[in-house]
Amino acid sequence: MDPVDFAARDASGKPERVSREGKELWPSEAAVSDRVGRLIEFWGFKRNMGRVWSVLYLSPDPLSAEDLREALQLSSGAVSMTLSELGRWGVVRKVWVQGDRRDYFSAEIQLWKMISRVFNEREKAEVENAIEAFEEALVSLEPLKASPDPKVRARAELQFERITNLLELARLGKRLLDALVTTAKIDAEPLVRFLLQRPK
Amino acid sequence: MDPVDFAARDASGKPERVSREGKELWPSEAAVSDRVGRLIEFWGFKRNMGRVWSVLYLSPDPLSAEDLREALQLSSGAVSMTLSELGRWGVVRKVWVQGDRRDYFSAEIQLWKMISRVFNEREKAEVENAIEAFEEALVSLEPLKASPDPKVRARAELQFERITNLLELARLGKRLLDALVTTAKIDAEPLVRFLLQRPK
DNA sequence: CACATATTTCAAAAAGTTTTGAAACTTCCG
DNA sequence: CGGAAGTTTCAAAACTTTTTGAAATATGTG
Repeated sequence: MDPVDFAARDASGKPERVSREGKELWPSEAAVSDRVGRLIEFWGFKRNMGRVWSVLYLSPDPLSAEDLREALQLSSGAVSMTLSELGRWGVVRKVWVQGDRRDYFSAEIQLWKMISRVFNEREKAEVENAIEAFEEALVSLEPLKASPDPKVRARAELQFERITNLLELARLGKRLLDALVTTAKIDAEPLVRFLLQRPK
Repeated sequence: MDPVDFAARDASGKPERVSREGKELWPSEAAVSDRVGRLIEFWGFKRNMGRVWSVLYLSPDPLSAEDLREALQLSSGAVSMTLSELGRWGVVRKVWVQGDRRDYFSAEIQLWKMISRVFNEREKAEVENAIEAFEEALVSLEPLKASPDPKVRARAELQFERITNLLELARLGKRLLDALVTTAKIDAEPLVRFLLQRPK
């Protein structure tokens, strides 16, 4: 496989800055990171993003890229890319650890904040694009509703109506995301819980 | 107003014209089906599922597999597979057309019903798996919380707490999906609209 | 029944995505 | 400055998913 060598270098004896001592994941960590990886993959991210985040989330201390490489058996390149992607999503932060020159990483632990950020950036953009496209389609349909050909007219009218439905659905989705994000800035969980009780 | 040929947009720039009169997509159809395809792909389905569904949704009459093949420039195999997949998701139905022996297809036009069905079958399963995995991880952690080694104990406690947070989030998600599905059976749109007004 | 046409299936090809590993780069330290 | 350790980059390889096209199958009709 791959020649891993690290044993010798930790002679430094910095008292409290640790490389993890148990390099292997506990079963609970393995299970959770695997499951989060799948959930998140399903949701459109890379599995490794979920796994790396989970390991960090369950770790008491920040971890180095090397720690993660070992824990998850990834290449250094994969770790680096995954971390920087997670960083771009704002779900993992670099932590400066005194007395050690390598970078350490820790996970955002405010779950709700994290989720709302992702919704806001990723989902919202997609929904907004759709809204725009639907609006344009409606505009392009407008002249056809006055066509001399009654078949064309009928078709244009039907399409206009249906695209309008899609547009409304998309707007509803956008509002939902907006609401989520806005309220997440406060403290969403109780609120959502409250909302879910109402349906009656 | 000119019909748009999907294939013409793809790289080659060679618009291989085929279709008979009336089979081409209008620009509004092309744009909408493209956008729905992307939205849905983003959401984990195949792009063609979104495109086929959209074309059906915007068509006044049911279409045959052949019609779709032409409109979207797909192979017959692709159309067949896409349609049967859409059928399995219950978003497209076969329609019997008198005096024609080929099958015709039409799209589910109750958007909300459609969406809630998909949520129910696909998302819920995934969330439920996650809940199960988290619960199991908590159980496996239990004995470690009584470990003689204080480091192990501390670590186990931290993990226990964090996995509990994940579990609660997952349960919240599940409840949200449940609520969506339940209320969608009635008439969800107004309800959701109502819910979204509250947060203030 | 034989025919023509419609539909499904499926192995192989194409397209797309993720991971790797080695080289280039950066930073810190003596 | 020179070197050691850590990090990033990126082209190529491995892997995954999607699409194709042709053969197999099914179905209604004369």
